[in-house]
Amino acid sequence: MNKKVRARFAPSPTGPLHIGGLRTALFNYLFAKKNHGDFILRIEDTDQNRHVEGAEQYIIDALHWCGIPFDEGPGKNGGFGPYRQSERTSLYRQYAETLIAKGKAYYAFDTPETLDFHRKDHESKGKTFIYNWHNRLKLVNSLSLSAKETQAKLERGEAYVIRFKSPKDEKLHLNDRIRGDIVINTNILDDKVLFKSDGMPTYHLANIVDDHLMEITHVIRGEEWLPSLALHCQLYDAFGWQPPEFAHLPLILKPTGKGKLSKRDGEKLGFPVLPLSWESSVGYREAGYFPEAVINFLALLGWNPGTEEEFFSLVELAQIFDLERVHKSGARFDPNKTMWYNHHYLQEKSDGELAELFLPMLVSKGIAAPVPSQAWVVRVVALIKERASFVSDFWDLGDYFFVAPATFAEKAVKKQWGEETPGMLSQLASVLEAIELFVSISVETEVKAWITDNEFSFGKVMPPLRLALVGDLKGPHLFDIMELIGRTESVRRIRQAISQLQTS
RNA sequence: GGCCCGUUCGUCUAGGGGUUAGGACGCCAGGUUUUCAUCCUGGUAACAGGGGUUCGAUUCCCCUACGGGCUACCA
Repeated sequence: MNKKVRARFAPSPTGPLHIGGLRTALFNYLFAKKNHGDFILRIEDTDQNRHVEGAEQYIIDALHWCGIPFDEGPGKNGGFGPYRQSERTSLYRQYAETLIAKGKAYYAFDTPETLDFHRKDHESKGKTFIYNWHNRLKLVNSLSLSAKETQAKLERGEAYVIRFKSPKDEKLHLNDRIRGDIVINTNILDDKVLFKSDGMPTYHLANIVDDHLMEITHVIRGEEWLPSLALHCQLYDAFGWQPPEFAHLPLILKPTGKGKLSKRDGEKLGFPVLPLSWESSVGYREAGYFPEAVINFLALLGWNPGTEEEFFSLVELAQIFDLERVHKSGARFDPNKTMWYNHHYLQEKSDGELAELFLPMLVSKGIAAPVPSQAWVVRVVALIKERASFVSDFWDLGDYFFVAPATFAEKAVKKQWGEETPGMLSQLASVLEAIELFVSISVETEVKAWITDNEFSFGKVMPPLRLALVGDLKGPHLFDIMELIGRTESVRRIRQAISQLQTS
């Protein structure tokens, strides 16, 4: 009796997937896995005009990057393929005709121009043009025409669409797993086009037919589809098929301002909205986000487990995901929190892994192949990673490990570089040269002893020293830095700073 | 405009007829670090408004306001 759960993500390849779509995919995946079911990817490319080259591959790459594998989809047949609607076109016409035979649909011959005229005309009068029971007999279709006339038009090859015959005076009770019961009066519904004059089905027909044929048990999609639910349910009914369960996800809204998140927001506000880069838009991957962070953030946007836990891996999510805990209202997207998640996941990476990611950046900065060695870079990473949210922060956080400071932070110099500084530092340089083992702890011991012995104050020595070595009052434990850059370089930088910052 | 869906700190959210309305991000302060950041501690801050129902409503119902979606031979 219990059918295997089959959930699907059915994007249209009209461009890159953005994080709203990605979350829909994620929720479908999580729901399927939670229920030991299958996750299917179906490409809904029935609109040839809007087809964008590379979009399908983008969707697949994005899912792959996020670690959301599909059990069935293009290139992975599970017995329900093909998974591209453009490869299933021969299927749909017969279903549309079945509906006509059942009296649930009809041929319509109105030209787009006529319909457009009606719409504009109504609009100018402050009304809305709806093609349905109240006016369908005044329009050109197989309901207003005689059977003979209809037949003649079809035989003449006149362009036609097939429309669903929406009933009059019915109250539809729809059910949504997230929203509960929704009651709709069919009188305001229009006779949606199911089959287009170009020989392709519309989304509505193809979607229902494919979901049925692919034995989809749960349709989890964005809230923008809620208004179509009435049509879809009627379609299942008209075919005599058992409908799947529906769940409409709340939308992801712009961080500020009105409306749902769009691709443009990212460029305007300076954060990614795409998983991967697409043309001029930077993706999360390229911006240095880890997929774990993106998944974690997305999962908690519109859903939560009801605990105070915030960190979840994909595997954990797939164990606890629950449709009943999905929110009803839209959620504003917060780039800040994504960054915080990335900081967290970055800390969880090993120093070696991070160093590996940092290497290309060093090369681009003109730092010749691992100086002095990759192991050394790993040690640098260990010192700076805790203050980074992205691998790309590493350079700004630790450039002084690789190149001596060329300039010194002006404000800091003003405050910390006194008249007595050059003398002290030059003495310190000699102390450093005399230290036997130049490692952090012994340098620290020696330097501190020297300060105490000479009755200098730490506040007069340490800040200028940091300034000399780093170029600014920032960075990790100073003696750790000295150990890493080494005795020679430390001394060199001190002398360089003295000559450069000569107080006149 | 019409139809549908929604409304707890600035944001993501927990909660739910009687709670000091909890957590997280952000922000602010203190501590640690003789630096900066991290980190730790603390603080700031919310039940949209009005009517009911009720001994009691943020929680249930209605209305209003506001927000969102849809209103194509696009998905």
